[in-house]
Amino acid sequence: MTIPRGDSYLLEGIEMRPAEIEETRKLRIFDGVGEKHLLDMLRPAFLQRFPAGVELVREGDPADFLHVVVEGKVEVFSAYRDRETTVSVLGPGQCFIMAAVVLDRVYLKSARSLTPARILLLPADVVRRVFSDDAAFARCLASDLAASYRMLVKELKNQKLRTGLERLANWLLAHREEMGGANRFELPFEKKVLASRLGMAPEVLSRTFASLVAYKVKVKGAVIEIGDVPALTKLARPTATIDDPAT
Amino acid sequence: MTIPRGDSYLLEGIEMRPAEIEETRKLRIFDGVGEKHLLDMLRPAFLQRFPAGVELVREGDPADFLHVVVEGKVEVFSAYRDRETTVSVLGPGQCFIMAAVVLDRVYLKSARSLTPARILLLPADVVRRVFSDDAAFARCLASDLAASYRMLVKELKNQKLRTGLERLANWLLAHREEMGGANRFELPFEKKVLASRLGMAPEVLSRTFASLVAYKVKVKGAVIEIGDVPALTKLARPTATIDDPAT
DNA sequence: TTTCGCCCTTGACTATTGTCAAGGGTAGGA
DNA sequence: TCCTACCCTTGACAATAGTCAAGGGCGAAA
Repeated sequence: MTIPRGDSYLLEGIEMRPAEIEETRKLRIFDGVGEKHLLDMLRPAFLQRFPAGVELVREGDPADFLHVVVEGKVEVFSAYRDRETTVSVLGPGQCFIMAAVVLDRVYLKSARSLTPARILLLPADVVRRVFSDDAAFARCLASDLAASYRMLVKELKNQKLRTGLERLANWLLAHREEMGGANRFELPFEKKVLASRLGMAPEVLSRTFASLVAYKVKVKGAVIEIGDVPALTKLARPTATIDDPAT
Repeated sequence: MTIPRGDSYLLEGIEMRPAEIEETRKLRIFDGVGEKHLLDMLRPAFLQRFPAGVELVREGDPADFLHVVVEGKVEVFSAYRDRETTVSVLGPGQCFIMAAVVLDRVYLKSARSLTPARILLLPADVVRRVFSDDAAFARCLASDLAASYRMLVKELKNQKLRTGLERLANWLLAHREEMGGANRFELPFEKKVLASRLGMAPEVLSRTFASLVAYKVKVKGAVIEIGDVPALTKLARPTATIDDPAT
């Protein structure tokens, strides 16, 4: 299967219908933004559908659009030499490449749809204009950027201070929490992607999972069962300033 | 020598004199901020001197002050278990823990003075108030946060996509550029700190430097001489989306 | 239903990085 | 001036992570 570039889809993009505008206006980043400015941004926006596996954004390209995931999953990644690493996996309500849009710079990361997805595309120049004109929006962006910054600091610490085993153990605990505390859950994406997110080769992830059986972690396909949370926690040693999303 | 906590110095802090206010008002983060609001922030601020080796901020503490380095060098670092890693080393004009101040959260990183230093301390509540009241300041913070975010993305990519040798080679080239392109320069801080910044043990840095003699990099104490820039560049393979500070 | 491709796993090996220990050099304090 | 800490280096070894190759299994498409 050939992977189509996002561009071809963009060209077919259509403007949003009133119902769609209603649906998207309550996204977190628009909190407190004036009616007029909100419409200024949404009117020229596209709500675009993409199949799975499409490259939405390419590292090094100028930032044309602020992207907001409305539906589906998006992998944000970066390549260097023959290597590639995934920086994050985003779901509905999350937006990406805000920093590049605000500063009118080039994208630092690429993005592809992991599943069929609906993405809201806000033209960058309009976003920047509203950023200049609407103080509430500027504050929204600042808060959002601050939160993203903190997430990234945590991720950097996760990478520099932990081994692969520790990263996996902590990821499992964090994801369990996200899933409402169930001790049995399905992986939200392929193991290959998880490996890249955790900063290891897929083969290494396999082996690391294997070494977690000693801590009663069972893996059957995409289904994980955590048999002994205290034991896994003792291994993982989660810490608020890395693992607590609320901190 | 006993390392004093920052707090004891804070208590001795004095308010700024008019001349000092003049000196600090032209810092980048205050660009375009209204006269009144600027004074609102500077009046209750402290311009504080610290000796080398003082812990200025401790990871996990609530964010009391926005810190701006006026003079000296500050190491921003984080600890986990018995490990420690330095996230960045800041110089005059740079400020730290902005995100924590804006969001009224806990510090994610610690900071210590690497040299005797003068730090401008802006009470967090005042900063947040001006952030709410002054649109220009909000935009300044947003831009600054966006720039910091992008730096951090680059750093994460640097860590996840490169080996220690590549990180050192690229760091040397970047620092050479920063020094105006001289092929002979002094390290701006101890090798121990550089190792931690690059994400490796000090012993490993020593060995990595040793393996760079093959590329005509000579090390004598803190003095580095890069004998063959093209050769080192070929090894390092710098890329705009990781290494170019302007990108 | 069958086929094909890709994901995942495992073995064997290599490369990279960290740890422990020892010793030389150097700067600041007594 | 000497002494003492600490930084840096090096050797030897251990742990961690990546690569290459092979094969099983599962799911999407014909």
